[in-house]
Amino acid sequence: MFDVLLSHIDEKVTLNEQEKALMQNYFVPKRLRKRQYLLQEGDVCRNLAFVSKGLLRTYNVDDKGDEHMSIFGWEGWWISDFNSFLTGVPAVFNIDAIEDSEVLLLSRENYEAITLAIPMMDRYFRILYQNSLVTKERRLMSSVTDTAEEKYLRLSQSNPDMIERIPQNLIASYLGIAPETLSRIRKNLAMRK
Amino acid sequence: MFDVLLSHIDEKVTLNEQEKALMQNYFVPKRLRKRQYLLQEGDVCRNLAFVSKGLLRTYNVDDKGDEHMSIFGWEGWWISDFNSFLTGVPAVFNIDAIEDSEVLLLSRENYEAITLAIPMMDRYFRILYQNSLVTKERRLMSSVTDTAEEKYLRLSQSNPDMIERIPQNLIASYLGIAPETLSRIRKNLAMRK
DNA sequence: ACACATACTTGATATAGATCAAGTGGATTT
DNA sequence: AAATCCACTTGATCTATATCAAGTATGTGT
Repeated sequence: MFDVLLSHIDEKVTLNEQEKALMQNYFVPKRLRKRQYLLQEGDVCRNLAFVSKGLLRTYNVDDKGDEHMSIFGWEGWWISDFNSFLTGVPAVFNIDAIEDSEVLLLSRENYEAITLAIPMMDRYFRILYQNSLVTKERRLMSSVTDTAEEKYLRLSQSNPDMIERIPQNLIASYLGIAPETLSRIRKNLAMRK
Repeated sequence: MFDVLLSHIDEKVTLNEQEKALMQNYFVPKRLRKRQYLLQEGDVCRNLAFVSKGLLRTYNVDDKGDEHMSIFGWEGWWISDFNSFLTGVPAVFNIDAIEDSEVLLLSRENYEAITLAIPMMDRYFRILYQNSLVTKERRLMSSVTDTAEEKYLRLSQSNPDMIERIPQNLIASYLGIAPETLSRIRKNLAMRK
C-alpha cells in the first residue's frame, strides 16, 4: 500500500530512507467497498486521499438529480474535493468507489505538517499540481471547442485504460455528453473501421 | 513593478527582507504594447510571466482561424503556456497584450533556481497552484453543465472586473459561446431588470 | 433458475445555441 | 473630416446533440 505511494513520489522527487520511513506517520489507510462513499456533499473534505488500489469517482449532483463526473482516481492518483479540503467549506462533490479500493488518507493538519517535516514534499506537491494544471487546461479547452466525437477520441487516445475500466455512462458524464450520444459515437467509429 | 510581485507573494508566504531583495535577481522586466505578442504558438515558452500592470490573453487558433481564449492575465497573475514552459515542447498558445502591460519574466532555469535559493518559493507556487486548480475545476464543471446564460452569470458574479475590462467577443470566446449568443444573453438580462 | 435493476442501444423529436447575413455604432487611420 | 476597420446587435436559418421513449443485454440478488 505504501509502496505505491513511495514509488509514485519517487517519480517526482527524491526522498532519503529516513524521510520515506517518516511518511507513514502521516497517513491513515482505508479500504472502500465498491459503491462505498469516501465523501458526501455537505460534509467537509478532511483528507486528501491517495489511491493505492482500485478506482474512485468524484462527482456532483445537480437539481434534477443528474450526476456529473469531475475526476476519476485510480492507482497513483490523489482525490478530494480540493476546495473543501483547503478551505474547510462543505464539499460540493461526492466521492465513492467504482471498484473495491484502498486509499491512504492525509488529513489537512498532516498535509501541512508533512511539508514542514519533509520540505521536499512541498516540491512534490508543486510538481504534482503543475502537471495537473496542464492536464486540466487541456481538458477545459477541449470541452469548449471539441465536438462530442472529438472529445471521445481524445480521451480514448490519451487514456485507453479509462475506456476499458469505467462504465460508459460515467465516461459520457465525464465528457459532458449524453450516454445516447456516446453510444452513437462508438457505433459510428466501429463502423468506420 | 517588483512591489506588485512582492505584495502578491506576501499574501501567501512570508519572505524575509534578504529573500525579498534576492528575488529581483531572478526576474527580467518587460513592457508590452497593446496587441504585442509575448509568445507565439510554435515557439517554446521560456518564461513564466508575472503581470505587474495591464492585461494579457492566452489563446489558441483552430484550423478555421478562430481564436479560443484560454486565460486572461492581469495584475497579480502569472501567465504562460505552462506545458511548453515545463517540458520545452513548442507552445500551442499565443499570448499577447490586450492593454499596454508590464510583466516580470522568470525563465525556466530561474524558476528552478529560485526555489532552491528561496525554498519558501516552492510553498508559494504550491499554494498558487492549489488555488488555480480549484478555480479551473469549477470552470471545467461549469463548461460541461451550465447553459450559456448560466456561464455568463457565473462569470459576471465572480469576476465583474473582467466583464468591464475585456471586450465582449473575447469574453464570449472564453466562455465557449458565440458572440451573438452573448449579445442576446446580455440583452435578455438587461430586459429582466 | 427466475425476478428485478441497471446499463446500453436505437429511433424519433426537440432545442439551445451556432452559423449566416446584414445593419449600426464606435474606434482608428489617413 | 472622411474613410476604413472592427465590435456589437439583430433577425433568420441550421445543426449537433439533448431529450424522450422503448427495446435489448447484462449484472445482481433471492
